Amino acid sequence: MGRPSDPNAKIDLLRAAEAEFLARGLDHAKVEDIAVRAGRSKGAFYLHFASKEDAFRQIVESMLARLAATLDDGGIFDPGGIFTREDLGLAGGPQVLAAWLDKDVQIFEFVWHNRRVFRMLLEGGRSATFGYLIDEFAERTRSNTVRFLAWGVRQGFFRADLDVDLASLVISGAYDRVARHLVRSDGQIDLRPQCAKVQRLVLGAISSPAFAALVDSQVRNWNPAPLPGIEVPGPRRPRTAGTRSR
Amino acid sequence: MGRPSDPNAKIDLLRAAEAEFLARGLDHAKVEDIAVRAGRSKGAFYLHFASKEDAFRQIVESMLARLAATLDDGGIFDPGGIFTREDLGLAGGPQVLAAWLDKDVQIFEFVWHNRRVFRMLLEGGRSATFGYLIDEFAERTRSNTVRFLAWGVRQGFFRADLDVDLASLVISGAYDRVARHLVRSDGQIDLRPQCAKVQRLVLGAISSPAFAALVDSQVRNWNPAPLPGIEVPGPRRPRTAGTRSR
DNA sequence: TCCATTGTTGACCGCTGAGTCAGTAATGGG
DNA sequence: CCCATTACTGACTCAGCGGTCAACAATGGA
Repeated sequence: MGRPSDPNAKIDLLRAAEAEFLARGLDHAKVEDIAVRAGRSKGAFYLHFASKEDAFRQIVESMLARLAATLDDGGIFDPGGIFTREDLGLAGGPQVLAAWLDKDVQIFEFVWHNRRVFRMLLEGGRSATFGYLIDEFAERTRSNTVRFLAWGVRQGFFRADLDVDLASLVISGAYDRVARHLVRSDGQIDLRPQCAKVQRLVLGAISSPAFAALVDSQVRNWNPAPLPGIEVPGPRRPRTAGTRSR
Repeated sequence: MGRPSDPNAKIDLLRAAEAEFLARGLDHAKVEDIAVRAGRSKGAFYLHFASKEDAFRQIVESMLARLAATLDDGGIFDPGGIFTREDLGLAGGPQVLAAWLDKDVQIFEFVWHNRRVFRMLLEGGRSATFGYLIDEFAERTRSNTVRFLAWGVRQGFFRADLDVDLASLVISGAYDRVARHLVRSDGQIDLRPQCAKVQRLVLGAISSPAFAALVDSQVRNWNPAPLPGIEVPGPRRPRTAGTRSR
């Protein structure tokens, strides 16, 4: 059978490549350095990857595949999911908010677990060759937001005079920045309360007066078991140690 | 006196460099190509710039210098400016909103006029060497937002329970994304109504109930000469052709 | 017109680093 | 133990490109 290959070789090389890409950027990272960091030789690198760019692509694509799997799991955006139903009255709001919050938490948890790759992509992947990946992802997020907002306006959840295009920029930009911050933070963060706060900010920006009143009254009536997804404002509740800069 | 230098040489080279950096990115742009595009020789390039990176730095720094001048002009953030006064009651709100909107319009107009350089920086400057410039600018914007939010909370304009750190991420991220979109759009846009819409979204997210009520009543009372900075909602007003994707 | 001075050119140099490949090491089967 | 087979090594090649400089061009003053 011949000499068996070291089963760790490729993993070691991928890890090392990730670290070098993060530190130097795709263009300035040297294959030699990646190999040394992985404790292998340059030749070993080329046994597993056709080129430096190929290694980068493999890292990012495997992460994106897992992200897609995470997003499809649950499938609330799918036909039959809650965000495609057109028959919800305002009363359906609480369920919508809960589903929205769950999805946010799910995505941010994924981002947190893959923060090394995300940082590499965002900071080390500043290459003209692959920068389009980030833009493409941003654009996809935004078009999802457009769909969601238009749907929410039809349902009466959001202001009828909402400029959906502009609001989608504002909201997706907001989430984007929060995610970028999350990716850089080190300590463990309780994501759900943070997501709920973001949701509350966004809701304040876009919700229709009727929906805002409903949410407000529901929160008050349902104490002390508040509707999931709506944080109870008030000084008694201890502030969660949030995502703070430095 | 000897041969006089071509006065257009440096400008031509800067323009060409800008275009090449945008098209290929700093790392992949070739000095040769820049020179050819400018109708000059490679040697001429090195008469004006110490290196490729030096040219990039000169383009960005001259733009940043003009931006700083624009921001300082007016100086509402300076001591004595409206955003440093601690004695404004809620009644001072309209002035604050007007000043805020003016500043936004001013900045977005600058971004629009310098959109070529901004695009170059955002899209072509994806280099590990200069990427920090973007992050630094984002961080500065955010810390300004933190100061502004904390001040507004003290003044009673914004919700007392606002998580200033998180909200600053959300808001600066929102503005960032709007600016990035603006930079890519081609046609002329009437910036003030767009800025007013963004302001209204942000206000909805963060303003205190008392302030929101005040703003709302003022808008209603002051018709048909609305308070600058507050757009009158209503179906009669024609929708401005917004910033639309593709 | 001639020359000193300064501007401009582009062939050339040298370095860096991606990618190769002849040689060596490790393994399992016979 | 030997050999076929596959894994792995790292010195080497070489293309590409940043940066240089000897030669040449343009100009104004004497």
